[in-house]
Amino acid sequence: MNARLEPCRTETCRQQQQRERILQAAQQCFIKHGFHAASMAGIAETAGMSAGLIYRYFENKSAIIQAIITQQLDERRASVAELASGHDLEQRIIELFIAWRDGSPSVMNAPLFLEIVAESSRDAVIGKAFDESDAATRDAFTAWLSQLAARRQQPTGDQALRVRSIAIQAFIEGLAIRAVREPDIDLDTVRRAVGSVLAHLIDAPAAETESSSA
Amino acid sequence: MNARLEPCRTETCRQQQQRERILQAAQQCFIKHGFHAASMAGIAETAGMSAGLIYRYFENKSAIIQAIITQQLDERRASVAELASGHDLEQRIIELFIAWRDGSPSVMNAPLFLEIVAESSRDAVIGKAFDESDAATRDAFTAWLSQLAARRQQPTGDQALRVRSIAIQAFIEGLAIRAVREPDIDLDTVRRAVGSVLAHLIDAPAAETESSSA
Amino acid sequence: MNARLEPCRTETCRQQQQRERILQAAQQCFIKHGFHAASMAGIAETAGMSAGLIYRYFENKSAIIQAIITQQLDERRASVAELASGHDLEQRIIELFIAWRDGSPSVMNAPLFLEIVAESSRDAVIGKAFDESDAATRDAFTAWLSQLAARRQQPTGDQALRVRSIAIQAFIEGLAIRAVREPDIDLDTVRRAVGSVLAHLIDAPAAETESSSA
Amino acid sequence: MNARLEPCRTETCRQQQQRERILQAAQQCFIKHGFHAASMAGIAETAGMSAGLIYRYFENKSAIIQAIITQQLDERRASVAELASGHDLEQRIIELFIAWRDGSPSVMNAPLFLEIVAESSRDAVIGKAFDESDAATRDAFTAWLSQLAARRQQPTGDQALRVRSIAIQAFIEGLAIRAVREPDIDLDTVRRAVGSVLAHLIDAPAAETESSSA
DNA sequence: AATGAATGAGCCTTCATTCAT
DNA sequence: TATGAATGAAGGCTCATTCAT
Repeated sequence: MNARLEPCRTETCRQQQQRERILQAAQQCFIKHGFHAASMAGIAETAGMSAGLIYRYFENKSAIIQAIITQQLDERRASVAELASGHDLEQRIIELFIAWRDGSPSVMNAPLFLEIVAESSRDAVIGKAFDESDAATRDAFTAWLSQLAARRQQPTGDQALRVRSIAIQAFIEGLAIRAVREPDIDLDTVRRAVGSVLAHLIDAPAAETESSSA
Repeated sequence: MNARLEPCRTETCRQQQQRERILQAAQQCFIKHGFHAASMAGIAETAGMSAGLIYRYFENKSAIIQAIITQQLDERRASVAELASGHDLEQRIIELFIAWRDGSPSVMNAPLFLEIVAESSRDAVIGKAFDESDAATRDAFTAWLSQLAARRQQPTGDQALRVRSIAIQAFIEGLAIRAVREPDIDLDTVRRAVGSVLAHLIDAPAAETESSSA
Repeated sequence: MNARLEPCRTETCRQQQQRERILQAAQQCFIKHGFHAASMAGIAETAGMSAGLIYRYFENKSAIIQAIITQQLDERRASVAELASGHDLEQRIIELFIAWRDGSPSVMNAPLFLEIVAESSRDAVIGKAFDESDAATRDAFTAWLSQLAARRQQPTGDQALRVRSIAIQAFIEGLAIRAVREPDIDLDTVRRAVGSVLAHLIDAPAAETESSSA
Repeated sequence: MNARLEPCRTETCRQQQQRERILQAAQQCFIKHGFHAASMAGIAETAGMSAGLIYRYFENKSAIIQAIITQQLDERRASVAELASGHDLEQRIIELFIAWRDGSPSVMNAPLFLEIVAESSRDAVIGKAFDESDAATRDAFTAWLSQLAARRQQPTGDQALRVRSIAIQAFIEGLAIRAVREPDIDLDTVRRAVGSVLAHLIDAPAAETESSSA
């Protein structure tokens, strides 16, 4: 209808905007009450529309939950990609911690993430989606560690890379829990904790993690 | 309450037994369906009693949830105490990972724990209980690290202990997430990941974690 | 309304065309789902127009139902008129049975008819419309029977004609039910059933039906 | 609990009583509004209980509809069995007509029956149940006609019996429609109509219906 | 004339909770 | 103490209807 590129008025775009609006409201509600406790009425009110209208854009409450989960997992992937994109991993992790602590939008939300993990052990569909996301996340980690090792001329075996990936991933995900639980912690403490863990995992020669230390 | 080994017949004791029975059933249901999705009817059936009877022992579904959360947090405290009780932390962490992966009873349940963390960011009462549990858990960690440092004659400052506690706690909690997400991972990989993280955190001289590594 | 064959372009005519289009779609939907289960959205889609537009031509879903009912009753009247128009009633009844069985359009639809009868016992307006249609139908039957009797020089009293009309009508309407219930019945069986009933009702002298046979 | 045979207090019995109460209310509502238009709230109110309680006894609204349909079809079968049980078929049909006209309970309800027929052409489950009921009904008719013919020493072929069964069934079902449509008709007229149809179908020698009358 | 986005009432259903027994 | 029948308050969802465009 409107060929100019300024305000988006296409049919498709309108649909997208509404979906976005609903998803934002839903995310807010899910964060506030959890997936099950959040009500469609609440989501509708938050989105500033009637409950019935939501069903023009989503088949189900379940479909909304799925969309939010997909979104969250995608954001996690993006975060990891960004983590691994440059130097100063430590600083980036701190920023992630702050985002989790403050509940920044556009970053995977920590309580929501934890609920998704819990739900993934119950719902097969969520479990599958999470499996794929986990695989992609793992790959991003290992690829980055591999590049890093290459740059430092410390050739590292696949197994060692995998071990380090898991270690880093577990630690970072643990930080998500801490961000929820200790929003008032001073950042310098966190920074040193991150540093102390990364120091060994990244700087150490491959040999150290190659053999079991048991 | 009743230290004698004879069959307990006191009123109070009977109450306790019934409460226990309900709580066990509730935990089962909560693990299976989550706090909100689990129904009182389901809990009653699992406990082998009528739905109405539960209300003689608990005021609310909410009260049951609170009790379960308290229980879980206590078990976490116990786990940490046990972790820190002896040598070979690595082996104990592996055992914890296995327990989480297999959903062993009598150990803090991983999905439930994650849901509790999420819920703690919504419900003030749960948040407070969790705060106290976190403090106790932290103290247990630092006390143990302190003893360890003393034994190794590596006197370590309070701040450094705190930093290490947080690092270890985050890593271990992150492993709870991984246990849920990757139940099929081979344990040797986990063992090496644990080893690689602990190596630096425990063996390193205090100095390294005393100053920010940024 | 417009007897000329040129394309009709009057406002009124356009209205009529749209109404017709809607009614056809509605009838399709009503046959498929029943009056209450059919949705305005479905009717709109079937008619190839938007849901809102329907309300320019019909005040209500109820109004559409009324219109369809009127149409169906008119078609019934037409069918009866045709039945009674010539010789070989038996053959015409068979054709009606086939039309019902196959759900031919342009003939009163059997399941719809049954639903209308049921509805006529609930809705006063429908009841009234049906009463009038019944009266007209009855008149058509009696008129035809009267002619037939006259042609055969078997003068018959009004009461006897009424009795025969009812008998025939009941039998034919019962065949509508059978057409719905036994679409796979072989037509020869039906033909003989029709024949056996008509034989006595039409060929018999008036006397036999004049007095109660109890 | 109560061994005496007087008031029924068995668990099973209580359940049965409640189911009965619900079914009666449901039937009332279905007759009044039709299957789809009747609401669970209305049924509950009619039954004098809360809506939620109904779900202790029926899984679904659909299950209630199924139960009512089964009941109706069973009652139809019973009616046919009774019709064919003795002499004076005419009188029995009149009584059936009266029952339909007056909506007597404990007899297949006419409008409901018509709606069931209509629905049987849409819902596969209902269709199947109806098929079986139709088969049984047909058998009852033919068996009875066969006995009748034997008693009168008018040996009749299977085909002829089948033809007469269909004819009678169609006529009687048509009377159900007439009972709904013409509740004020005088019974003598109906009696004579019934007589005129039965006269030929029952009294006539087999030969007449054996060959097609076309 | 035509669209389809939007509403809101109402439906079916579930479930925590109560209470008579 | 124990039951489970019963309630009532939501909750998710549908759909006839309206209205801005």
